[in-house]
Amino acid sequence: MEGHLWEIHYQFAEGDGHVTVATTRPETLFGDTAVAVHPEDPQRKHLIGKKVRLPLTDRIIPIIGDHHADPEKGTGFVKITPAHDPNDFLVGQRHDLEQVICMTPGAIMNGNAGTYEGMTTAECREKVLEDLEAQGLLGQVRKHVHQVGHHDRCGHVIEPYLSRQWFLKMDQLAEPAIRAVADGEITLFPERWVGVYNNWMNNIRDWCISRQLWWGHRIPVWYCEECGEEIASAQDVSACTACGSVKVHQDEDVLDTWFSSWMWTFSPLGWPDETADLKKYHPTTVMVTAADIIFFWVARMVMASYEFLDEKPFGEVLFTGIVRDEEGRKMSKSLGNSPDPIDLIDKYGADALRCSLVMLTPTGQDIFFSESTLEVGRNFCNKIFQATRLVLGYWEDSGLGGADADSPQAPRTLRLDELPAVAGLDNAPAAGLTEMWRGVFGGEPPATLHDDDLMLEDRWILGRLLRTVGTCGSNFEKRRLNDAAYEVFNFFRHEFCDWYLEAIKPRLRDENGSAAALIVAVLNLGICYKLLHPVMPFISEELWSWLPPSRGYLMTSSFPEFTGEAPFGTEVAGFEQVQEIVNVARNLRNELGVQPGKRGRAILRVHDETAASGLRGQADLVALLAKMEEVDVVVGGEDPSPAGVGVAGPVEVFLPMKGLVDLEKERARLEKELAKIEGWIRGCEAKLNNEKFVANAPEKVVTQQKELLKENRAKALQLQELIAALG
RNA sequence: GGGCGAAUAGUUCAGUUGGCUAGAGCGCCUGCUUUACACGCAGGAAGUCGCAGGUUCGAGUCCUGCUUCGCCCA
Repeated sequence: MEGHLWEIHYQFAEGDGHVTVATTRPETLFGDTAVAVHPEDPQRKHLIGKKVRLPLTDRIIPIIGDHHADPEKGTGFVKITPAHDPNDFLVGQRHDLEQVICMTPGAIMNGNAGTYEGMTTAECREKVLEDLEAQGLLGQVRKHVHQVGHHDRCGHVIEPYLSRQWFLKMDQLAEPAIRAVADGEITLFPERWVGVYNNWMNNIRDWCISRQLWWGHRIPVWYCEECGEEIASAQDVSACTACGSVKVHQDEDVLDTWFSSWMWTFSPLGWPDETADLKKYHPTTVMVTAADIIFFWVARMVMASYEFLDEKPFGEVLFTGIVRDEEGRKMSKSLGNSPDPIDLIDKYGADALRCSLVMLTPTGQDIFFSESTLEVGRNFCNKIFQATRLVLGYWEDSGLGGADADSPQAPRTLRLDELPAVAGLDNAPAAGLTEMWRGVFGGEPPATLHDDDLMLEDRWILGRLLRTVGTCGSNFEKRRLNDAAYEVFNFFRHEFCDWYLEAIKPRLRDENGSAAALIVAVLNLGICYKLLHPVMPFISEELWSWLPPSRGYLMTSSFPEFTGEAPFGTEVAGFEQVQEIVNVARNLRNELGVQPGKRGRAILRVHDETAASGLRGQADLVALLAKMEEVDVVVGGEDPSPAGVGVAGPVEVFLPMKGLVDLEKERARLEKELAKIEGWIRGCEAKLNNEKFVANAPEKVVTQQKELLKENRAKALQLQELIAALG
């Protein structure tokens, strides 16, 4: 706020001269009980111990030395008003100063202001300045921006005012709370808050519980107007316990709101009665909150619970980030910068709001919120819906039917790694898949499956699915909720939709041959809904009910768990090679400017018959995903020319292009790639030639480097040959 | 004044035990109405990891100092 800084001269009590103080509130001088200078201020410290005359009064006050006075600020002298300034109050305590209150609770000057009694602070200020001026005691006046408190809404200045306050003694309360966290009874996530918590607990101050508000529980203290007795009582007091007088009145203040909130974990459960709810639900497992109330609430709940129930209130505290506005400000009613969640839900959807926020909030870190970030979640929700629609459309065509009401319910736990047939997926895929189906849906798959029915892509997606169940779960364990959500997000979008669903489309269109693909797809959907349920409860529940084999509610069904090695390592590697080839082919098409409508032909060249026969089995898949008319696999031989060419591991990919290939452009492209590979080779060689690296680095890292070097050398050789072949 | 956090692509942020030439979303550029999805798909460009030292075979990551910003406590 803008105000003025007035200089006022305080004359020495004895002899000539004066000191000059600067103040923003001259009317408070009637409460002054000292003038302070910094104890090491070379120019002024010799004055400590002298006395000055308080202007407009007949009072004499001392000059004291205190660090609160800043030699650089104002005049170097500061008036001390213990009853009307919090800092001055502390100075007063240090120097045992008198506390003179010079106004009423209604901010009207009182008897201590002498002839100014009865004026408002504003009237008083005007008159005081006038009178000081007349007496020649007023110095310079400057404009000044200050931080005097004022009311948010009406702008009224809030004057500090010394009054009786009640405090709660805290040191014994802190002891069990400190011990609980030190012993691991209660854990805090992220862990760094432990330091903050301990720092506060170890330096705990008594808790001021008096609040000057209009409503709330009144402080349970009565004062006797006859003898001055203070009576604390849970029951209303009508007569003084000391002198029997009926002239008693209750403290006007109310209890701090947190004084009831600290009992939150048990008071709603019926405490102090020993209710069944209290027995069942206390202590609870996780307290989720933001760290800005770690002291106000979390620490005090721990104290209250140990004090009143002699047990912890919860086993774990999970601190979330705080959602701030785009400029990083906390959302607040007075700023009006918080969006209405209902509006956001209308616009984007409840699940979109929830899962966007979970995905975008790094563990325990604040986020700057802008509405557009919700698009991530909205788009993902749509993606899930669309994928489901696709699969269920074909399911209907296939006539596989729905759940059989008489078949067994799915078990309430789904520890996938403990199912023996899942562990044996590599050797008996159909049996393992059937067992997974029972675990997820109960009942039997709607078609009898044989191992041969499961194609490369089926085994790949099941391997990736189980890996995702594992990484999602371990991130939940580590309370990395955003990573847990992202695991499923990435799997669903970039593996299940982008690759698996594309790969099985031809099978889905074949009504008689679609069963295995549909069963794998629906199993994937079911497990993904379960994994996503914590972050998108509504859509997952709804779509779950759409799955023909599902029964009951998702929210009461099992949450899948999987630890350990994901199955189908060989098939996963096999499919990844397909992906690499497809990527190279797509890349070539794009860079060579092949018209999208033109399907064309690709030639995959390998160096031995074993590799070729494996690859021939995947030629159709490559053709499908790379949008090629036909894909041929050859062993060795001349380079097809003219052709665009790329390298995918041990496989060379040629796209013959009658007259369409610009040889120079093609050469430039290959050379650019070769340069990149050679960079990698140099990096590996530098490391491996470094004796200290080989000696000190872990075995695993060294081997990794060797393999990388080998791979890249082979790739470089291929590229060099291809460049040479261009002529 | 004390404590904590942040600084990485245009932007918002990941990067967990120090180990590939640092990744993602949004934005940007190119191409595509491909029988689930343009709220989509395929491809691409884009970074002196705040600055300066140190430890190490190796540092975005560990240590020290500095700068800037934010939060909490007083």
